[in-house]
Amino acid sequence: MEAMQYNRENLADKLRAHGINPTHQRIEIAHALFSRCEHLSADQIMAIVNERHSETSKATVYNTLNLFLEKKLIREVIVDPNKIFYDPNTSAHYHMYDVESGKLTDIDAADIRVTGLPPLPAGMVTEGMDIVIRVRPADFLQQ
Amino acid sequence: MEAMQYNRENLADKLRAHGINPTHQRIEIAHALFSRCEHLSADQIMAIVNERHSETSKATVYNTLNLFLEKKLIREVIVDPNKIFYDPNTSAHYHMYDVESGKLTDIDAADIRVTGLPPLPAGMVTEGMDIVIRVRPADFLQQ
DNA sequence: GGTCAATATTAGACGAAGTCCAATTGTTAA
DNA sequence: TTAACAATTGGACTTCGTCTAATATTGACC
Repeated sequence: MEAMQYNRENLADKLRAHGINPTHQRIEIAHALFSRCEHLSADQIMAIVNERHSETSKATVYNTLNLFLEKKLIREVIVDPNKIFYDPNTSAHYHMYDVESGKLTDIDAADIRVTGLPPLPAGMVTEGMDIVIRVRPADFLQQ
Repeated sequence: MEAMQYNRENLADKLRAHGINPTHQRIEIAHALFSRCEHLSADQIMAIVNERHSETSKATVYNTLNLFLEKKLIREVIVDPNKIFYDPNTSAHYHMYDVESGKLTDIDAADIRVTGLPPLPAGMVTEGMDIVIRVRPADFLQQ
């Protein structure tokens, strides 16, 4: 994602542009995601937002993230059985997942071509294609 | 996967071939997965195994599935935030996921080419690449 | 067979992630 | 100010999965 500077004002505009009423908590949650351009889980986001002093509840964090998803402001990334990651980057891209550390990094989709995919079943439409490359440190003997 | 017939005897052999001591419960769990060639979740497997009369506990189902995973008898498929699917097909293949119904189907990897992938970071090795095509019924107006 | 050690299984307590609900608070507009 | 709606909240609850400590089963050796 481009090195865009996000502050509370342009985030409020961004929320409005997606049909989301920019409340204090929503702006803080958006700020947590967009200011650092990382993949965060719900509890990480809550920890960031409440770091200085309590600003939001667990229910609001989940409500808000689901609202953001629905309005396509963010995406969810499902690679870890334990938690969902929320991804502020909605441009076409895939992921590399370090199964050891849990670290998730983006792979730009621009250069990637996938050929030989079967046709979609009749009456179905694509929601999207996810590619995840699972990697681990090469240390030690492979088991 | 080939139309292979699995019975309790050759499943016991298959377990042994993967270094797994074939106990009664393990054979039943393997049978649930391999006889129908589907993607099942832990609770579905438990329901199948205990259908006629109680044969195994929740703890054993989870222990056994994790053992099977570790011994690479099966794979896990992470597409649904709520549950893990276990996949008896360990040959190279990808998945199509109907987000509406939760149905998961295999896509043979033989025909598929992916080009333009970035090099792996130094000191990392690939565990594998997952591709998931998310689809939904085309009904109604898209929202 | 019997005995011992190692391996499996189990019930149920526990934990983490996420949802739900009913009560409260905040906002808007007349 | 008040009515109506929207947003937030604490806390109970659900679901999926793990852990633990006790019991049962197995296998190897005599």
